[in-house]
Amino acid sequence: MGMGRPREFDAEMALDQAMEVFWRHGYEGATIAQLTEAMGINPPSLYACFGNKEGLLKAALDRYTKLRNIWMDEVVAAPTARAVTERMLMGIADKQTDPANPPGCLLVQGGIACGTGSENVPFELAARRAQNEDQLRDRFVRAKAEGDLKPTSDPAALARYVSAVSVGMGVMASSGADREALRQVADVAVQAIEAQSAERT
Amino acid sequence: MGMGRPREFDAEMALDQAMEVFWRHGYEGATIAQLTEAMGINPPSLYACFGNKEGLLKAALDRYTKLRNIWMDEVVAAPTARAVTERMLMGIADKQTDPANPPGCLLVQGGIACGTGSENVPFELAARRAQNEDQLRDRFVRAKAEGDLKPTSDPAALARYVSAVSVGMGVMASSGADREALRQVADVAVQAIEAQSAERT
DNA sequence: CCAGATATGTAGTGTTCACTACAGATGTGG
DNA sequence: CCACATCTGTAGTGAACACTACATATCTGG
Repeated sequence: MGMGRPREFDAEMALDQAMEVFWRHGYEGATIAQLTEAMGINPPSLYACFGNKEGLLKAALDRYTKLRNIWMDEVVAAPTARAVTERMLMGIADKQTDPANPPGCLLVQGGIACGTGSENVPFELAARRAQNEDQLRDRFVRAKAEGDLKPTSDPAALARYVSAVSVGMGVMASSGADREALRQVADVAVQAIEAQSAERT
Repeated sequence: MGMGRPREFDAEMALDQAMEVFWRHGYEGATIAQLTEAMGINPPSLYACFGNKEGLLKAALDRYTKLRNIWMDEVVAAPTARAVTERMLMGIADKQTDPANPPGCLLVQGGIACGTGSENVPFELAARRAQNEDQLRDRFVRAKAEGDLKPTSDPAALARYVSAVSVGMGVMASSGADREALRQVADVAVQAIEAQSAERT
């Protein structure tokens, strides 16, 4: 028995294009027609490869978070909680205003509120944002153990805080804030972590 | 000439219901059928009164911001930049987890990214968020003039920061964060403003 | 009580949506 | 070169969408 006709498009390149459409228009705002045109394929190819629209979104999210996780590993490699926060938020200011991508963050732009039948989408995005928050929390737990953060500080709360600032910056970027404006936000935000850092001796 | 048959429903009560639908499902996720059912009216009444779906959203946003501005006036009446920030963020933690409303903030849940034909909606929301930010900035300008904030601090950047944290908290609330979690975020966030406050003498 | 004006309820309108049937194309294993 | 499996393009499918035509109902001014 044969193995069938081979796929004529590259799934990852197609996903990159789909990602951009979801990023710019959100899950509900993106239409199959827009997606297939951006991906350079026809609807049957899309459905054969990704199942349905939500399957395509999940595949795009997987690709997005995969790239993002590589970057997050570099972020948490910074030596202190303060340096981690600064590297993360400054990086986000740059990434979210990178003209190579739509402004903001796919994990927010993708869909914060959805209509009946797509209730699952906001959960899917939230779950992936939570992954970053968990990674950050683990890093802050370590910082506390190392005496980098004060003994009274709450790593989970700090991680939630940094995550909230990231999301807020993303929304601002999507509504036109420029890089400098986001860097200023990051700069202020870092000071809260600074306040939770132990005094240098 | 007569004045015509009077409207049989209360426009403000209907708007409150529409507001909740937009809040929960977003602009694109909300259907006319859901809206009319929640408002207790039929489509022709909706269109006669509000023009179209976007007109209804704008009316709902007007009502939302009107109520919110009353509260913001109380917020900026706090005596210091730190107190203003604390009052605002703690209030937001409470409001965004108030079971009387959908979680989060209408100005975010309403629609951060939209499809072709609704590109105007995200701008509309952003403009209204910017109003709050401006009010906060003006308050911080005053705080700086009063010597409450350091002479080196940037009121616009601080206002943008507090606004970003608010938005981030809203997204978290909409994805299930509880009141205590948001209060912890607010508590950390306030420390950045604290760091920009002049020393007490 | 009549004429003009506006609101309401029923029952649609055309359009767009996510998704797919089907036929032809292109590969592999025997 | 043939049986089989998978992909691709064309051309749709039914459903859901925002929105509305129209007849009827209810008001005011004269």
